[in-house]
Amino acid sequence: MTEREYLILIGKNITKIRKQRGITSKELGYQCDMEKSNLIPIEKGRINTTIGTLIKIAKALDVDIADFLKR
Amino acid sequence: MTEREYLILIGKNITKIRKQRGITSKELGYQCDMEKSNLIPIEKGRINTTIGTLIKIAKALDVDIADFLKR
DNA sequence: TCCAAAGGTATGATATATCATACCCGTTAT
DNA sequence: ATAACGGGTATGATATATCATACCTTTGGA
Repeated sequence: MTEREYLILIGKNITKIRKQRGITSKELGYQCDMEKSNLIPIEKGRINTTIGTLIKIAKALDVDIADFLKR
Repeated sequence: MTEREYLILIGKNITKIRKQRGITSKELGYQCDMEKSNLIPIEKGRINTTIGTLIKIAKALDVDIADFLKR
């Protein structure tokens, strides 16, 4: 599994969980204190984001980071 | 669990697995194609590193990224 | 018809991760 | 005694993640 594939997997999992929560990217960005201009590319797997950012997203979605790695 | 605590946990897990493999930080850095001036602070939890870097380390240690998150 | 909401992209500025290198300190072997 | 090794830090340069903002497109409702 390449780095790009990993990032895409993580992004898809974030999107999936966010939609399960019924919230928009804007709202998630607000809850994570981050811009959608950063959040959306993360969900698309275009940005090699940091652990700290994943932690913020995981907290906002009330899941564990490990959930973002599941296939 | 705070971000700092997460980073420290990840760093400790990396160090632990690296020592189980019996390799030095310099060797791991070489296998990951990264400098020890970056690797050691990551093992210490001082740097908010990226997913891409964790992937490189995980590959070099032949483990899954999720193993770095275990307590 | 139109307007607001949602997803998405573009761009310049700022913050920070990483590189490259040099150096310090303990320990261990010679 | 000292040289080599392992861990660790310091620093300036470079790459890139994130911010802040503006803009586009599509879709759904008034």
